[in-house]
This record gives sequence, structure tokens and C-alpha cells, in this order.
Amino acid sequence: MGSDVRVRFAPSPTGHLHIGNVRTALLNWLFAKHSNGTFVLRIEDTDPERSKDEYIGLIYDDLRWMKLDWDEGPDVGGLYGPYRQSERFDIYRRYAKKLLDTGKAYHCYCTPDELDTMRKEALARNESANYPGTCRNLTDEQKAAFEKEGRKPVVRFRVPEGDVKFNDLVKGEIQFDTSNIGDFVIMRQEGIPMYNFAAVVDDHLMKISHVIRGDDHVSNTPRQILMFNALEVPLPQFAHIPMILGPDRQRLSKRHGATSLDEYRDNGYLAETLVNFLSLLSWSSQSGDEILSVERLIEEFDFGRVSKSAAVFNPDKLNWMNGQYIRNTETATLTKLVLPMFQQAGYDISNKERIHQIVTVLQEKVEFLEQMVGHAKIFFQDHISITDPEARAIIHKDSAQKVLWSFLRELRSIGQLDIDIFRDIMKHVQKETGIMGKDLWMPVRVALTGEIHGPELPSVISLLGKEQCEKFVQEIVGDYR
RNA sequence: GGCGCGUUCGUCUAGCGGUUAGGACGCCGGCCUCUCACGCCGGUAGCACGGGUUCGAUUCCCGUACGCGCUACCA
Repeated sequence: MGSDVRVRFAPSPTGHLHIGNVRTALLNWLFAKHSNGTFVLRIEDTDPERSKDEYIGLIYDDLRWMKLDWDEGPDVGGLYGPYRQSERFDIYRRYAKKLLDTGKAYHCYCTPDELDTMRKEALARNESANYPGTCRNLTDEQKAAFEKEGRKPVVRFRVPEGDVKFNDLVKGEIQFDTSNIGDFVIMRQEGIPMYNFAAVVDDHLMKISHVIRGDDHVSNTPRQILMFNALEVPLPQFAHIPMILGPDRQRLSKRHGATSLDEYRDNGYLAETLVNFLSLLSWSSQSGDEILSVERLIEEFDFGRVSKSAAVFNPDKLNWMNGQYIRNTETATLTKLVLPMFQQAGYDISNKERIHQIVTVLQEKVEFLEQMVGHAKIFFQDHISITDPEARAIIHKDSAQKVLWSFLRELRSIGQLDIDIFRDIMKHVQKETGIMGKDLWMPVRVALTGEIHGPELPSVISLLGKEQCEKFVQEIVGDYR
């Protein structure tokens, strides 16, 4: 926190964090770390309709899992709290009054219904759907009349004429003509602030230096700049990062499958993967490298290298990257994550050393941890049933029977079984039967696992142990004699 | 409708006036003498379109098309 850089992540507590939000949080965090600045977590829960308290905990969990730690926030406090907007309503009212007093905002008595019909009529006439300024210059008498009717006013911002220009750190210079912006509501009838207004007040009060958010907010920016100006406070810098899209180029949503962070966590994606992958959506390292540690991301992050266009979320590449991380992660770490999944599947996890070995074998094969459950099935069977037609065909061959009988005899003749001994055994079997290659190995694989695919056989036999192997082979040669 | 933003292989992207347009994922083929996977090697495929500016445009400008966003008493 050695610099004046202060950024904020300001989610609405509506559930688990969405991939897009996580990316916004991540880029804010990366920029804060890169600049030695402060990362503020602010909860935007002004709308009682959609905000739920219990969801705030979910947001903490998601952020913590990603290791995106915040310096100020509702739970840790800070100099500029409270950090929940629902606890700052008096502040917004005070600022609204300030604007009202200086004539930069005014009361509007139009009802939602009236607004709606006005909008429809305007559209029908092919005119702008913006608020036409009906209550812009109400006399005291008119106001009194409305009040007498029992109407409760909203507060509207009086949009001044002119151009609003700003230099976006990602998109460059952007300009708006305010004639395209209608006077907008900053305080609802119930005295609840609108998002645009609360954000401006808070960004100012919390001394936010850089507003980093999705580019769906670009069009909101001129409104906010107008409000900063009306409040006569300095402007933050803006950086609008591109949207994340689904394969159909529509904004990423539930229809596209897993979009909520916890789904990835539950399926055994690693937090490091998500950090790496999400940072690469619309940003790239100058080096061209794609597997980047968080330290490197922090070091190299730069708005100049954030692309301007939206990015389609590519699950295939995420899977590939997660596989990379799984292969490079300590087996013990993976085991800890896999244990509950195995337990859930009903596997016997009492032998931790064995589980560790299984994970060692499987971490070379999977793209996400949940896949280990299926692959591990062969290590927890106490009977082999062969359902795959291809496997049955293999085991039915005469040569297979020869191999298995020979293999069984060898097994019985040895004291214990390990990888080297297994290799010797297979050599003997080959010599004795004259069978080699596929015809030699596949029957053993099928007999031991019931499958035609799986980890390399030496790993399988050492995990199964002599007794299991003997039992399985015996059962098979018995069944198919 | 108005306004804003965007457009390089299927996808993520590099490129910041002169390149055989590079990399990654995916896909295809090959190799690793049991399979799948991993790994390695090779291949496939792209500058939306039309005008300018320039000796020269993927790159700069304008227009068109398409996509997305905003236009709420949601955020």
C-alpha cells in the first residue's frame, strides 16, 4: 500500500461470483498489487430486491479461494467505511441534497406508469426514449400540488449540455454528447440511491484512483463523470475491460454451462488455473508465455496490453491449462482435494498412502480432479465384471486364456509382487506362451480392471497388490474356461 | 430507434507502415515396441467489406456490414 493507487471491486451480493465478475476482481487485484496500491472490496447492495446478506459470505469465500485478498472491506474495515452501500444511505442522501440545493438535481413526480407511456409514445414517434424533462422546471405551486396528491418524488440529475470526454486506459479516448443522455434518477422514491450515484459518491469518498470494470459500463461513464463534476470532486481514471462471451458470442450466462466460480472449484479446477486463465482472457504477456505464475502476472500486468474486444470463454483451453497445473502440483496437495470426492463416490479412503499413490498415477491423466473419480474406480473393485464388448472379445481369445493361465501360475509362484517382479513375470509369460504385444498385455489389463483403457499396467498391479491380482485372474480364468 | 464500443486462424491472442502474418487451445497425422492419457514431432486454418492516406497497409483515416453494450425508481 505504498502508492496512491486505490481500486475497488464492487459486486452485488446476488450469489456465487460469476466468471466475469471474478475476472474483474482479478484485474483490479493484479493492478493493485502491480502498483503497490490498495484493493477495496465494496458491497453494492442498494437494491433490496436482489441483494441478500447470506450471499456476501459466498463472495468472501470465492475471493479467498482465488487468493484475491482485499485491504479494505466490510469484514476487515478500513478508513473509508462502511463498505456496504446499504449502510451508507445517509451519506447518499446528504450528497443528493447537496445537488438539490445547488440546482444540479431536481425532484421528479412522474410515476413509473407515466414514464412508461411517455417512453412508448416517444418511441412510436421515432423519437428519443430519454426522459423528456417533464419536471425539470416545476414551480413551487406545481410541486405542492403533486405533494398534495400524495406523490413521492425521485431525485433526478440535471444533465448539462455539452460533450463529455475521457481517456479510457483500455479503449482510449471516448466522447459523448450529453444531449443523448436524459436526466436520470439518482435517488429512488424510497430514498434509495441508484447504482450510478452511489458508485460515484463512494468512489470519491473511498478515494478510488482507478475504476476498473466491465465495458458494459462504458455508457454509464459519462453520467458518472457528470456527477463527479457536479459534486466538484476529482475524477478517477477509467479502465473498461472487455466482456467475456459464450460460444454463441452472447454475454456469458448460465445457458452456456458452468459460469459460476464454485462450479469450477467443485469439479476440481485449481484456483491457480483460474487466475492464470482468466488473466489471459483479454490480456497477454509480452513474452508470449501462457503458463504464468501469479507473481509474473502481477509483475507484468499492464492496461496497455489489455485487448479492446470481447473474448469467448473457451472451456477446452481451460481444461488443457488445468491439466498443466495438475501435473505440476504436489501430489499431496491434490490428494487433499480429491479425498472428499473419493469419499463421496463411496471409495474406501482409509489407506491414505494408497490414495496418494492413486493420485500420483492419475494426475498424469486428468484435466480436472473430478475426473479422477471415474479413473480410480478400478482401484476400488472387489470383483471384475466385464461389460465392454471389446473387452469381452479380448478375454475370449484362446491366446488370452493361455496368457492368463501362465500369468496365474507365475503369480502363485512368487512371494510378493512389485513393478520389477511384474515385468519379469510378463517376460516369462511371453516366453512360455510365445504371445507378445497386444495379445500379451491386453488380457492381463482386462482381467485386472475389466477395462481396455487405464493407467500403465505396472502401476495398476502395484496398486492392486498380489492378492487382488491373483483373485481377479483366478475368477476370470474360472469364468471363461 | 439513438448513442457508445468492438471486428487477425473455429477459439484465446502476438502484431503497434515493409513479417513466409507468430504462438496457444482444438482438430488431423506420426513417434513413444498393451490401451487411454501425458510428452515429443509435424500439419490444418485467419487480417469482415469498400474507399482513401502512403512508394508500401493487418497496422492510419472515413464509410458499410455484422456483433455487443447502454438507453430502468437493476447493478
